[in-house]
Amino acid sequence: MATTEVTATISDAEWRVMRVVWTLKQADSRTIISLLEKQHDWKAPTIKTLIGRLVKKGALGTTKQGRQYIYTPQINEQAAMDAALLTELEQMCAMHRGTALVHVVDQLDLSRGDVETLIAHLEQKLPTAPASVPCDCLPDDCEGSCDA
Amino acid sequence: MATTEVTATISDAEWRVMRVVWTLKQADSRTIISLLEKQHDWKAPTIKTLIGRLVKKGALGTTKQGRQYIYTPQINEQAAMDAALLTELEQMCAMHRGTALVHVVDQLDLSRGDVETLIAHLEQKLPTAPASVPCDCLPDDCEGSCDA
DNA sequence: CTTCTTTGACTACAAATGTAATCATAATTT
DNA sequence: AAATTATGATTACATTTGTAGTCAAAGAAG
Repeated sequence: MATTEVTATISDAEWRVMRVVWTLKQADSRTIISLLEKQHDWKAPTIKTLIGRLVKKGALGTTKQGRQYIYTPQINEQAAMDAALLTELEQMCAMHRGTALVHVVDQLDLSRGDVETLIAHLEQKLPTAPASVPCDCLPDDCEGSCDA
Repeated sequence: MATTEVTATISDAEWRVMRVVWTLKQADSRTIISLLEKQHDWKAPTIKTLIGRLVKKGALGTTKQGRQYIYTPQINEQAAMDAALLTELEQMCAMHRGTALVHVVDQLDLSRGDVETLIAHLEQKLPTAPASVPCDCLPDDCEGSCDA
């Protein structure tokens, strides 16, 4: 078994919950609820529901401490992010992914270190990068493909 | 009014439909259905439903041609991709977005041109890139933040 | 003209999701 | 001990999504 099974499907709202638990490393419901009530217009029961679903999905683990639970992430944040992003991109036309990345890189705040790492990785890819990546939106090669 | 309103929320299954219409520029239901039946285990009625939902959402436009419809994309593919990707990333911890992009860049097939463009844009960002991007998972500055 | 087929319209239905109320029990406070 | 509060468990409910069946009208085929 991998230590970090990134199998669970985490919805948008659930993702908000995971973010605070990931950041805190572990937390009881009181903490999670009070933090999230500040960020959203969510009622406590809503957050409880989300926590419950995450536990059922295996994204959060519980340790009973007296009458309460301490929740801990069962999946790695970075791994979950990587997987979600890759899944999202793979669902889009391969031919346009590069441009999408360019737009995203333009709009996001990235640290100097991240920018440098990205450049390094890209430069390493350059030599073997194909001249073009074809559209993969149609079955096999149904003549028609995305325009260039 | 912007020509390309990327407001509609397109689900995963619907995205598959959009991809073929985007690629073909326009298509009648027969064409869409036969192409998608090859790529998925979808029955014709399923695809009809998806097309109908996309029309209702405003993602596809219709032109009546005799008894049939010709469907055309009402939103731009690249713009939709950019927006979806940005939305996905913005829902994640700002501190880890850079790393996620690195992983994605490593795993994706990118054309030489895309790689070059990415490098160019990144190099342009380098001078003004901040030393670090802080975690934004907790309200304001609730002392705790993601580890470095 | 009658029958088969194509195509769009309408209906169906379970699972996931967003959002929350209620309830019971354990803990705290008076 | 009684009243209050906190916490997890259970239930609720509309919407979205995935997946598909049914039906009627319009054409095509015989």
